[in-house]
Amino acid sequence: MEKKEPIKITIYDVAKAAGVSKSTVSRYLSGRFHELSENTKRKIQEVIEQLNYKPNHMARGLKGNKSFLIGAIVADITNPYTTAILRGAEDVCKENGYALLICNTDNNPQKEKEYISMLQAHRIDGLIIQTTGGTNPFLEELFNDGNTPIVLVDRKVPELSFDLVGIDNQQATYKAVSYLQSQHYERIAWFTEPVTDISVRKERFHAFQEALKLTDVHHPSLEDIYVADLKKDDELEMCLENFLGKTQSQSRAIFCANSVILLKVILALQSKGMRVPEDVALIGFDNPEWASAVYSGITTIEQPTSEIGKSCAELIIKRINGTPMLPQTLSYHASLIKRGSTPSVKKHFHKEE
Amino acid sequence: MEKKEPIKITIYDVAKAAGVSKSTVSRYLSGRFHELSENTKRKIQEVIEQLNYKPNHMARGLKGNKSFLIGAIVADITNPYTTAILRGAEDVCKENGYALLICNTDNNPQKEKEYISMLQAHRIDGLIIQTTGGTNPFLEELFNDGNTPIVLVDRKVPELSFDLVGIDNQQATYKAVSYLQSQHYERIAWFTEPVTDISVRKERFHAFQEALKLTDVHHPSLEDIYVADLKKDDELEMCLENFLGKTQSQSRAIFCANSVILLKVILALQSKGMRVPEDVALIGFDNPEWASAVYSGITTIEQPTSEIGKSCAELIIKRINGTPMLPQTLSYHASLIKRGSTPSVKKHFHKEE
DNA sequence: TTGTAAGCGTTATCAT
DNA sequence: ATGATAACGCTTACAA
Repeated sequence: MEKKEPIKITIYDVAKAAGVSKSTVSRYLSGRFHELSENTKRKIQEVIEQLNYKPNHMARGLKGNKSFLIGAIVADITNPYTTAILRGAEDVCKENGYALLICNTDNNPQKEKEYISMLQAHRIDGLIIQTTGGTNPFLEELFNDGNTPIVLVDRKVPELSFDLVGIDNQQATYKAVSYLQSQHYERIAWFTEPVTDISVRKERFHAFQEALKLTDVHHPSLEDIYVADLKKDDELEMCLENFLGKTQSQSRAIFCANSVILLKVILALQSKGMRVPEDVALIGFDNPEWASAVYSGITTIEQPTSEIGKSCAELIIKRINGTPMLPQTLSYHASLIKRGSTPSVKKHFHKEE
Repeated sequence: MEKKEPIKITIYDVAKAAGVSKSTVSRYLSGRFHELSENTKRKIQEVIEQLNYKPNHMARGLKGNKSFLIGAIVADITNPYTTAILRGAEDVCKENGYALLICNTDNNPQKEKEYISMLQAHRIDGLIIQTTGGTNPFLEELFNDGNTPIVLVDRKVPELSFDLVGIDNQQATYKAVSYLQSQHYERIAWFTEPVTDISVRKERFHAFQEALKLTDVHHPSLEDIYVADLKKDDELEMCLENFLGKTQSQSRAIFCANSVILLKVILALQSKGMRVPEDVALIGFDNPEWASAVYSGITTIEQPTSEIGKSCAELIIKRINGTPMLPQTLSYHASLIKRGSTPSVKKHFHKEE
């Protein structure tokens, strides 16, 4: 079995068939129709159609120093929050003739670094990245030497003055805490994955503590902080036991720092036979599609994911086009979606009586 | 503000700095170390490191007729089933030096066609596609003229002899139906999105009917077929009312053809105040992460998504490398994950007494 | 072991 | 309005 050679139609073939020169065809391809006679224009059009010619992006890119490729490096392509953003970005990219190279880092800086390098080799025209925070020098180099525009999504890198698109995590966290307090929850546990260098986790964590202090500088829940590495089997369970053991059931809530840990908490609660909201209330960041289907709905903080994705792509494309703009941060407001998992404690008592 | 020109380090810069010729550097880059003296090898290595040189994939590709790009066209990047597959594929691609161009069609053949064209322009080395079934001529052309290997995921195209990776939908459907029957469900409704040309939907739908006929050629549930376009607001609700209206609650189940419609059904049931499994049992295709969190768990048919994704990438890469293989279909077996949404009807009665 | 030169498919600069 | 030609960064005969 021999390896068949692909049929390669080049601009030269088109030129030949249309009885013109490469340059003329190139003019057509670049849409400079005013430099063409109506006749040749039509002829070229026909030939392209008939030969099914597709311009070669690699050749074009080599010459013009442009790949029509935009990189998207994300932590977890499996996370619905991430895909919602990608979906928004993808739409905008497509409209503008760019294709999206999607890279999954698993929150591993090493992988992130490798991908940055790979994307550099592909000469991407721009990069959208949800960074681990552990590859700053490489991003800087890509940005400075390669002059490749970079937009950070979701996660900041304070040291770098790149564009950023995300939400106001402090505002969102405050809103949720103050809502819980208005529902009369006295103990609010903070459940998070290891904070590390990930800015979102830091911001939310910090905001949570600040929000509590606003009420009481010695708020008991300042002790109700639980960090669980979800890769380790029983860490989360231990945290849960700890919190549930030391609080009483009437006015306690668990606040999950993202939807991944939220789901794990739900599963762990179920395996313990704990009811929501009867035994413990629940609130979480992100608003996965299933949040309304579990229990009588789970109260969540919703981010405008599609808008975030679109804005990333729009920003990157503007930068690619050389639009002069100062580095900017685009911070959307998140909204609180109130559902059954966080009833008013008083009402709740009432209902049970 | 001027547009700064990127610093572009080429193979020539490396050659100059190392005091050798481009060809020598190229030899180094291609890993043909036996053609190099230890000394120049070391020197080149140093210079590359120091200049932070990254080979240009576009130039390489233009010359070698290879882009190191693999296209992935999927129906909905927002569907957890899809992302799980992509995740698997992505890993394998990365290991082999390929980057993944991800394209979302929204099940729209027009978009699919546009993406095929775009990927063609990028001269992708291979394509993984979950097709709408509405772009066959374009796929054929890509395959034949462009000699680009194509692997179909999930959805078949009977007319085309491409590789396919997916599951045995008939076997999976049979398994589920026979399980429901062993649990003594008498009426089983089939809920699906519009079937159109999408092979998976056709196969499952067909298999469902066949499975019923195996028990009784006039099985009453042959009438319990509901097709709902989820984009239209109340279609699903109507279907549900229809089915719930004409059956009694003790031994009826709803079988959802995928996880998207499954979630919609759950939400609709909740808005009607219907309990699962008390008022109606529930089973669905795919096994989204939340399936175990809703109700006392939802019985689902799980596909080995990660394996499917990996296999796609492995197949494509083998083909790219010219490994001679006949067109092949890789059919995985799906497994039934039994959960609380489909209790045995008899046991269930017992429990309620 | 290394260098020279042609060519991959485009676009852009000159001519004409 | 159109054509010839160089150049983009790399690989690969072919020479040396």
